[in-house]
Amino acid sequence: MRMEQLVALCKRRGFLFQSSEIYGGLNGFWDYGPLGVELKRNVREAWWHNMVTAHNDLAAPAGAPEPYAMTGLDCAVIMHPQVWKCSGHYDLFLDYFVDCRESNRRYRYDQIAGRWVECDAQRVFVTSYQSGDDAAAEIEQKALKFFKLRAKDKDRLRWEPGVTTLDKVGETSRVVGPDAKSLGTLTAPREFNLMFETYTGAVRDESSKTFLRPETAQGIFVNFKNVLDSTRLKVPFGIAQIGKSFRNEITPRNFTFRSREFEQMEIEFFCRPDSSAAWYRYWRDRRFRWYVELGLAGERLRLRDHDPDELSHYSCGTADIEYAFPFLAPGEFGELEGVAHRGDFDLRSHMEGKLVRAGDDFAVETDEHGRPRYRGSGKDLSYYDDETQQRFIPHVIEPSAGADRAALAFLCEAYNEDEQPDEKGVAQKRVFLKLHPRLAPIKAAVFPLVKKDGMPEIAKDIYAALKPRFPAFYDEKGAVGRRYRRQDEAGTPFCVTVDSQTLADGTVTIRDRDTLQQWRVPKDACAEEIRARLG
RNA sequence: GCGGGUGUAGCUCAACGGUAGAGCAGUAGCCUUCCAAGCUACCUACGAGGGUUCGACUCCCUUCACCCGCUCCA
Repeated sequence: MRMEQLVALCKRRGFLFQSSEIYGGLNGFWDYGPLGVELKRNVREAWWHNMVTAHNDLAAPAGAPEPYAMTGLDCAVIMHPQVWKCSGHYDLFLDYFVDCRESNRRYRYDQIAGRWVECDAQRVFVTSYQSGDDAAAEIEQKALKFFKLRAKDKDRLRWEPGVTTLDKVGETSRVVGPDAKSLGTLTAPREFNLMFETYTGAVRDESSKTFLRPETAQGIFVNFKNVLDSTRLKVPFGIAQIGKSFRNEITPRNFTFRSREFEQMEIEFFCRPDSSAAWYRYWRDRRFRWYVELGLAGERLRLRDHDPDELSHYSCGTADIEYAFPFLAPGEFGELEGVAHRGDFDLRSHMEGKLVRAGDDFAVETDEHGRPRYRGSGKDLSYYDDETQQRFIPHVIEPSAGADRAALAFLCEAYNEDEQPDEKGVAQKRVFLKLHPRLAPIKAAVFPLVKKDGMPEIAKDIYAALKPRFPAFYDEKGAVGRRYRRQDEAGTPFCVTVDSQTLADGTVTIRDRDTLQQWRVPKDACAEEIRARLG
């Protein structure tokens, strides 16, 4: 399947529209249309139902170390700015970049290594985008090349001591870029802040600056104590939240995959430190199965454990659930969900202040006066276990899923083409969305075979009986084959048709979207018949 | 943000410095007894803003969006 076909179908049938399309669109933002809003609601509801509503707090599900409780939360998008300073987003989401006019490459400003060198009365800063010894070696090579010297003439280079980074140099006119041959090809550094800023209250100054959340997780951490104090929950338990997050991505791309406004479905699961590894494995496998059960069953879905050097600064174990989206190169996968073992990093950060790694542990980051760089709340977020009479800071397992990415993956997987004979027996191409019935926007369509003989009246009664129970659609226009095909394209799993036999014995046909098979049921039983097949 | 490409109807594609056309889709009606049938009629477009010109969809500039590559990606 080519991605353009799916994008065209999504627009044609009302799954997804570009945001503000009549004004030319806005990069990185998307709107869900009449069918899309139902699909996405179904994704959210399947997640919330499976993770929270239907969870039995008293029994351990298969693979879980012990019984655990699940509850929910719905936090504000805008939170106290200190939340983002302590979480690390304020510093880490703020990057400086320089571009090279010669190589057309972009570099992190603080990651360009370089060294001053002088030759023939010309002093330049030669750089490399490598790090450590690789950088030193490359800088030496590049300096020789820049001054057009042979290796044996390297004594003519007068090096100043120490490799440093470009951000310590300040200006770029005497800098040789990492992939450039000439001088001064780098632009001035430009700031990229991945957090959207806004101002709270009528006065716009530094003190009123706030941020749209770049993830929903922090709202859960800062409410950890509130939930504990208001619910009598005991560790282990999880708090779920679904909500919008915002990241001012440099390059939104690939349909809705990387959007600037997106919806997350996150669980923060709090457990005893000594059992956190077992819980991490449980959630990794449990979340993977969720996608499989909703239809991402093939080779395009995979579970991938991160390499140790790939882990985030807080994490001691992360696995991605990934899907081979059609817009990616063959063999490449895009992240649907990350399941991370976050240790006690988050709760400690909001107690003590922003943490940085110190050996195997973390310590509060300090400023030049030795005080915390960003002060925490000072509130005690530890947990007292009545049974063991121990106090500890719970460890956190975080399964963090993208609702829009999941919806997109389900659409990609559902897109199918086959050939079915038309009324003359000639094979015709058919496009259909093989969505899991739980995800399908419309569960059933009701048709009179023809628009006469009292069939529309019976069909309308059936429609009226279905509609209060699940999304249904009525259509009496044109040939029935065309009506079937339209529903196939919308992913409707079942079509109910009133025909002449209905007039005689009160039965109707039910047609299956994937197999095209039909069977008869009494017309009063078709709501229950369909309900039973919705899963 | 850089380089390359593309913007005409809901979709796929034409044409032309001087009245924008087709197929499919859609709507209405007729017909139709199970898989995009037929007939009739109808609806709908030059991404946006400037400039050149008597006249611009066409030429030029700017901008926006999409695609590919780079870059980035908790």
